[in-house]
Amino acid sequence: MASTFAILADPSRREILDLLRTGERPVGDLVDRLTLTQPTVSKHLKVLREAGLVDVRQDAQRRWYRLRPQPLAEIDAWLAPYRRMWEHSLDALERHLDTMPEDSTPDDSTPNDSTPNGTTADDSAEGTTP
Amino acid sequence: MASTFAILADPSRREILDLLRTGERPVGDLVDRLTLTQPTVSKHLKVLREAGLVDVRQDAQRRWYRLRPQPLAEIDAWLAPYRRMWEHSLDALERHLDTMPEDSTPDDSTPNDSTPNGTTADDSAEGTTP
DNA sequence: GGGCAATATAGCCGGATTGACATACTCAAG
DNA sequence: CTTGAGTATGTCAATCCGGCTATATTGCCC
Repeated sequence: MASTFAILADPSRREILDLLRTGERPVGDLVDRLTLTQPTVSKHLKVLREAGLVDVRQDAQRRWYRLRPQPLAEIDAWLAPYRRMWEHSLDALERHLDTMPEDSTPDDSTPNDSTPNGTTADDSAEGTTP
Repeated sequence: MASTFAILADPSRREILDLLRTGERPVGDLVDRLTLTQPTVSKHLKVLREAGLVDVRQDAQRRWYRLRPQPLAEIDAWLAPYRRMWEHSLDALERHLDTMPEDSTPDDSTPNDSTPNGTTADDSAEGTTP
């Protein structure tokens, strides 16, 4: 799983996966739609293959690549514990972005032990301080 | 979203997020548990901050960092179209692989439920614009 | 077998990134 | 105003990565 994030970090690779979502394709087809050269695409495919994100089927000279979603499932699993956080209060978050009220998540479980005190009251937001 | 994958690609950063999952923490606390130096942690926090993955609250000299799940939600959204692929039929997909004897799951009860495709391959794939 | 089509591999380069160290900044307490 | 805690920033070395060009490999077809 660790490396899957690194692999998805590249836009070209995500694009390849997106293309393969509709079904398997030969390399040349991918090259046609991506603005990359064939060797570059092959290199990406190698990376994806070694990560288990795609699978190849050989048909004469042509090699049909197909998506293998399993590693993505692991990413999904990694996300699981976090998912609660936005499922829990999505609207509250949006409201927060829009108007910046003053307070947010009601759950303050300070990990340490010393509840700092008043809880939150974040309003600092995006103050880019140069 | 694009950059969120790149940010999650770093194990230290994922570790930081994991630590923040239980609640906000000051920098020193993170430094204590990560085997990194304080400047390095601060640097990672800066990256996370600029990506909107964490948020800071200042309390005297101490800065409490807190998780902001929204970018993770976007990752989740990106995953959505793929999710069907494994949720729908993981075993069937593996069986569908050409001749992979590895599956060996003797009792596939999904008789003919939903052959994932058969079609796949829109071979019209050639790039010539329609 | 020769030639062509399709893909993979090798090698190179520029740029980005991570880590540590040293240093600057900020705030509260005397 | 000085000090010390807490954190941020700057710099440097090492490493990794994505893209390209050139070349090797494989397999059909004549």
